[in-house]
Amino acid sequence: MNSDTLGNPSPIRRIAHLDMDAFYASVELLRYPQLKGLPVVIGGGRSAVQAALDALADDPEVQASGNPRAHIPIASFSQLKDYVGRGVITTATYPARKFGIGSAMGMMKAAKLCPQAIQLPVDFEEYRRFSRAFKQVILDIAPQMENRGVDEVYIDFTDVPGGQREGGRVLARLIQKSILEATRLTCSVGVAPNKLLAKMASEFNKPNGIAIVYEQDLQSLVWPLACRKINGIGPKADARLQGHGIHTIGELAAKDEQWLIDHFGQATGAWMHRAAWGRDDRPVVTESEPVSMSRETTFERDLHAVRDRMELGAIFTRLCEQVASDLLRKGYVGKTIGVKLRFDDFKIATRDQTLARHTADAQTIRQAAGQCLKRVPLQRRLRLLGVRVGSLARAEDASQVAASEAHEVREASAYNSDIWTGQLF
DNA sequence: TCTGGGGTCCTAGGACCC
DNA sequence: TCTGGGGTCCTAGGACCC
Repeated sequence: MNSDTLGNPSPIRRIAHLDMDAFYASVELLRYPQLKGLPVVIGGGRSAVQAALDALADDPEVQASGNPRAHIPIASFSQLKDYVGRGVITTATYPARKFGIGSAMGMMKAAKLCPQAIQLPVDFEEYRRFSRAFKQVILDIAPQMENRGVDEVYIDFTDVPGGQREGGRVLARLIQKSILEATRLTCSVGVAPNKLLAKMASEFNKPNGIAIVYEQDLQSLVWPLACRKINGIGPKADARLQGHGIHTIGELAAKDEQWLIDHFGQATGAWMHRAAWGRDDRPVVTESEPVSMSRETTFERDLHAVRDRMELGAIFTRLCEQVASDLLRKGYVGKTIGVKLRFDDFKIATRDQTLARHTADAQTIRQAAGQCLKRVPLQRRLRLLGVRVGSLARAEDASQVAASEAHEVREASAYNSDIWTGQLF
């Protein structure tokens, strides 16, 4: 082991991956403790919950309790069998999973499996509040944190006090305890020499678990796992690997690097080989800038480009306004405007167009997105429509010049007619 | 009544420039 | 005339992740 001039051992790289346990469901159960132990699914928008909450608005005792939601009678919640429309399950509680319900499952299919399951609408605002809370707890203890979405982070333990003790277990326990105290939520932590192994390790002892992995644990703990457990190997790559008789990470590691490159390409092949051998030197990235912002929506029924053009036009305008307001609120402008369509056969088409200048203006975005739409063949009915703005820059960097120029662009194109509504801008 | 929404990154071809 | 590269930007699609 290396040491500094005082003879202290230099720290070994220790990276943690922290994953909140059944995050959305756990947050909902804090608000609705009466649902504990019942099959509950979260997904879709509509639900009787708001009406039930409103019905309690006049009850002073309930309002004084601090959490009126806890007083909603179980019979007042929506059940899956009452759900109408499209949408998928975002999360299912453990009792619901026993019926075979899982995330990404269609609501209608889930309703057949467990019609009596209670259905709650997704409340991203609330999940984001809890997300900010648990991340702040971590930052106060270990400042080198990388965001990986609403319920996951990587943390660099290497130079944090306690981060080396028992391979990181001491610090992991402290963080778990602090998060539980601040949010009443549990999480699972994996600590390993790098992000790749830490991510796998955090799954080992779920829920509320800690797993410590060292380099020398590769053969015993990692090689028996399915290739799919490698973050970055999805269903397609896994199927191809299986086609070659490779099922476990150990079998992948046994393959010659050149063989993998020959079959999966230079970059992917070499990466697969490194991953199977537990090698990963990606740093923990504490700050990053967004690349794109988008809004998309799946219609309640498939829409016809001509017959439903008024409806489509209204939705299209709303999406552009939403993206524009997202950009404005977060302080970004974008240069590449694009549309995304999903047809009734689930095929996806995208078109984009790069403007001369950055913009966050709804009408400029709609104008450019409308041009993109004109390049898509619209024979089939549409299931989904999306609007995307990419090549982002911070609004202050692009300065006010962009705003005034965007206005000129809008003026210049003021009399172009729109593909669906013929509206003038 | 199968199959959401918001992202990132990679690849590959063509245009265009040097 | 024939044959050459590299580099960057743009566009479309696709895999993957949470």
